[in-house]
Parts: sequence; C-alpha cells; structure tokens
Amino acid sequence: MKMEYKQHFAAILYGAFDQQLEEETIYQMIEKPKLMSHGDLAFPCFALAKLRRKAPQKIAEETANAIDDPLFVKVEADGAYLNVFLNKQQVAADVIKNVLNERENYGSQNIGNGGVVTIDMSSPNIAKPFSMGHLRSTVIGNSIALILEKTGYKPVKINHLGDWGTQFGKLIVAYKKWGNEEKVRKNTIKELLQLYVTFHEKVDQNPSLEDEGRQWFKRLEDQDTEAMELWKWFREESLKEFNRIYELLGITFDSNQGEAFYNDKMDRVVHLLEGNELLTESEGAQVVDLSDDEMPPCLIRKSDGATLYATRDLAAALYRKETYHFVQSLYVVGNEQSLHFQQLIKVLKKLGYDWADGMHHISFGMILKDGKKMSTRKGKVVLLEEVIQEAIELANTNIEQKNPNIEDKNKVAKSVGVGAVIFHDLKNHRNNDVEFSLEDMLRVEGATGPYVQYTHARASSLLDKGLTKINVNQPILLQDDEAWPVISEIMMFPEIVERAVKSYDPSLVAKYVIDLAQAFNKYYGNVRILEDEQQKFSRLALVKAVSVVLKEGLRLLGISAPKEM
RNA sequence: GUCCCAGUAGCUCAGCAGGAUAGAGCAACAGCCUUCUAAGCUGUGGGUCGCAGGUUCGAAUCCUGCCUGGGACGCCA
Repeated sequence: MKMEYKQHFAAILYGAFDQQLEEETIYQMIEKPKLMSHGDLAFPCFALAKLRRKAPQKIAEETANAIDDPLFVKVEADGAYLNVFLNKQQVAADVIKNVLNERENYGSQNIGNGGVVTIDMSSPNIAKPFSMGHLRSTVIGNSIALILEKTGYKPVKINHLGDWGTQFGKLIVAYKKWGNEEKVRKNTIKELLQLYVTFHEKVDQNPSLEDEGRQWFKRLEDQDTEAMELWKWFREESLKEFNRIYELLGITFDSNQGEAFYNDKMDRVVHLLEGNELLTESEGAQVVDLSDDEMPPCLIRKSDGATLYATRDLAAALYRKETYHFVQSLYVVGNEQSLHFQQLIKVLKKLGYDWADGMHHISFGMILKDGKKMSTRKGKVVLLEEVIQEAIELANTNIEQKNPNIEDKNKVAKSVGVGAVIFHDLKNHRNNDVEFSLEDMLRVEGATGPYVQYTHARASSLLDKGLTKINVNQPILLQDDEAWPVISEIMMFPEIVERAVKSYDPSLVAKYVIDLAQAFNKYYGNVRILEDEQQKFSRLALVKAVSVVLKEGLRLLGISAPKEM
C-alpha cells in the first residue's frame, strides 16, 4: 500500500526531473526525515547528481524553485536534500476522516486475494507442561494469523499437538516401573513430567531403558491395546490443562490434529519416496540423501522400521496441501529446528512439488535461563499458567488501587494481565533469544501492553466525556502543532500492516502501537482536549482516530482494549 | 570441524531495501496531580554501533576476515 502523499511527491519529481528516473525509483528513494525541521518528506539528490554530472546541491535548489503545489506548504533545498513540508491542516483532516470512515477496517488491504495460509503453531507436547517456548509459538502464530486475515488471506490455525513419538515409549516404561495411577490422575502433567525426569536420571545408569522405551513406542505404533490405552489417557488429561491456557489467552484453533493423526498416512510417504527412487539405506536406516544440496541426509525410517519426525511432517505437508490447498504454509517453530525445515522443503521439491516454495519456517528464539537453553529433561521449566495468573493478580491490584469503581473488574484485569504477557512476547523481533524474567513479563510501565491499553482507555474516557457525537461530515480543523506527530503516526499504520505481513513480524505492529501511544500521550499532556468549545470537535475527532487505531493494532497482536482500566 | 543466529547507552531492545545531528523503554537524578485516568507527562546525565579491512559522494546498515555468546549438525521432536 502506497502512501498517497509520497506517491504525489514522486509524481511531481518525476516531471521535474524530465523523467530521468523511474517514478517507482523516486518513490523508493523518498524518505521520511528524522528531524521535523527537515520537513515531512525528503529526496536526496546524490543519485541524480551522478546521472547529470551536476552538483547535488544545485539540483536540489533548482528543483525546489520549480515545484509549486497546493499540497506542499513549503519546498526547500537543504544541502543536497530536497525537503517538502505538507499542508498539515489539510493532511490532518484527510487522515482523520479516513480513519473515522473506515473504522476498524483502516489499514486493511487485499494482498492475499483470499489465499489460504496454514499455520502450524503452539504444538505443545502431551504429558509435558505448557512451557514458555510454546507460549511464543502460540502467541506469534496467532498474531500472524490476525495480520494475514487483515491483508486478505484466509489463515488456518493448526495446533499440531506433540502427541506421538518415542518419548511416549519412555513414558510408558517409566509409568509401568515407577508410576502410581492415583497420583497421575490427581495431578497429571506434574506427575508425568516427574516420571519423564526420573527416566532420564535412571537411563545414565541403565542404558537398556532406552531400548525398552523404543520397544514400547513400537508397540504403540502397532496399536497394542495396553500401550494405546495409556497413551489415550495421557493425551486427554493433558489437553484439559492446555485448554485452560488457551482460554486465558483467548486463542482458538481451526484444527487440533496432532502428530498421531498422521500415523496411517506415513506408508504413503515412504512409498512415494521409494517410487521416486529417493530412498537409500544408510547404517540400517532409510534416508533421503541431500548431499547434492550440502545438507545432511533426511531420516525417514529408523533401523527398527519406526518412522521419524521428518516422515510425519512430510505426511502432514501433503495432507495440508490436499485438504486446504494453501498458497502458503507456515511453521511457527523454534529456530533450533531450521535444518529440519530446510530438509523437509528440499525433499518435497525433490518429489516435484513446487508448492513447497510456499512453505516457510517462521522461526523464533529460545527462552533462556541464565543464558542457556531450558531443558525439560531436567525438569527446569516455568509454568505458563502460573505466570499468567500472577499477571492477572497484579492487574487486579492495580485496578483496586487506581480505579476501583469500573465495571467488569475481573474481565479488565484478565485483559490487562494477559495483555502484558502477550505484548512482552511480541514486542521484540521473534528471532531474538529472550532471557526469562518474570519481572519483565509483569511490567506495566513503559513500553508494555498495559501502557498501550491505558492510552486507549484514556482516549475512550475523553470520548465519553466529550459528549459530542462525531459527525464525519463536519469539517475538521486542527490548529495544534502538537497534533502533527500523532497524525503522522496514524498515517503510517497501513504501511506497518503491510510490512508486518510480508515479513511475518508482529513486533512491527507492537512497536508501532507503542509509538502511536507515546505520540498521543504527549499530545494529551500538552493540549486540553475538552476545554476549548471551538476546537473540541476537531480534537475529539483526532482522539477517536487514535483510539480506533490503537484498538485495531492491539487486536492484531491478540490483545483486547478495555474502555476503562 | 561445518552451517545458522546474535553482538548498538549500566540493563532490555529499535534503527540495518546505505543518507542529514544513532533513538526508545528500564534503571539513576530533578520536576509535574484542587483541572480530561500519574499504568501518564517534562527535563538531565549516559555511545570506540564487537574488532580490522573493503565497496561508496556517504556505512550501525552492504562485502570479507577475525573475536565473543548461543544454537543446529542419523536413528528425539
């Protein structure tokens, strides 16, 4: 989506430069000056200087004199830069009107043309606690889905549950050896985790446990009754716990088909690979050789005949393509698995499936503890549910202290607590590793979710008190200089959404919403919005526009915006 | 050993489709609530942009090498 003012400037320059540069090139070169004294849009003349063999300063000067347009209040040469100053009052009125007309659709655009995008996300492992790492996948995937939807795609959120694999063999062994039915029934995940940890402690002394685990997993794959029953039980109880968390986060899925769903779809993959003569034997296992692509081989079948992660993901990719006819298929999975996805895509390409080009690994950094990866095996995990509950508690305390008379206190506390946790996860680029810090997650001041929510609540309160019905057709005349940075931010929103969808990067939206809130809070601090009857309407129109964009921005992150807090 | 990611203020990070004087938040210090929600605002201090070369009129941004940290690298997912 192009900014219309930038486009306009580019068109004018195109003429002024005697069409020596493509209009599109000019558009790309136009920048937004950091300093207000440098105007609203700027064009550096260096490139043209080379082309014309003329001093850039001179070109800037000559062009400045040649331009005369009602949209520009001033055109100025400053060194080699051509700076233009927009007619702020007119632009402000246009921008606000635009937002008031489009409301929550402001910034929506059709990039996707209705194309389906599957998103493999969340995917917690059965019988293990829902960790901070799964939170990342859940929250990032959800936000990307919302951003995709806003830009004309049809997202399909798939919770690819980790409900299959050798670890269930290990777990069954551990349960049969040291487990206690009553204890597990009472406190499923905690007990199962403990069994898992015990298994790994004992395996050091008794390596044959590994083999036993593998055997039990094989029995599971062969539909052995005892194995299946234990597995089903573990699965159901675990799901109950996960659903409590999804409920808190306000996140739903379009599909809960986990790894086990693909059990009967694995043979087909193996046959397909055989039919294409891609399968070779190596050290007793069946692999796809990828040495031509300078990658290690992709393991398809273990020496005991059992399938692997890659086999399952191949089956899932085929199933998803055939079921959803996706144009893109995203995998929101930690960056330590990047090799796996490179191999996955490569194997599909070798099978002749060019649609695999639409598959993307949306990687994210790890949650570190003392600078190191957290390990489930040692039982060192932080329980997400407890963190969220604590955040909600804190929000509650704040409400009691600052604004105890509002309606729906519990609902608001939940929104703000969850908002803090989600925002904390999304505000930085997803590929950064993050050191786990409860203190940071619970923070509500500065660049946080609650800060943005608070700003929105302030705006809402003004609109309530202003009592003026906002009539879209009434002329808007903003005379405050302080309003301009706010307008300038509002103007950016569509471009931010576009960049966010193209780079699968919710943090752009999170940063944007902070910038807008900051700009608005400055305005709020400097201008009494409800005092001057003459200007009240125009100012409230700005406030309304801000509240619409803040709310929509937060929504794209999966965070709600209460009217009071 | 090979490959991937990161290194910017005391801390957490933006900026990296090259552009003007490198920005936020936190922490520290100093102010602002009888007036629209102080979860806020204003101000001060704080920088060899890991190091060394190269490309360019111009490099935190692009290229190469090195250093440091993290991760991945066949029967886990």
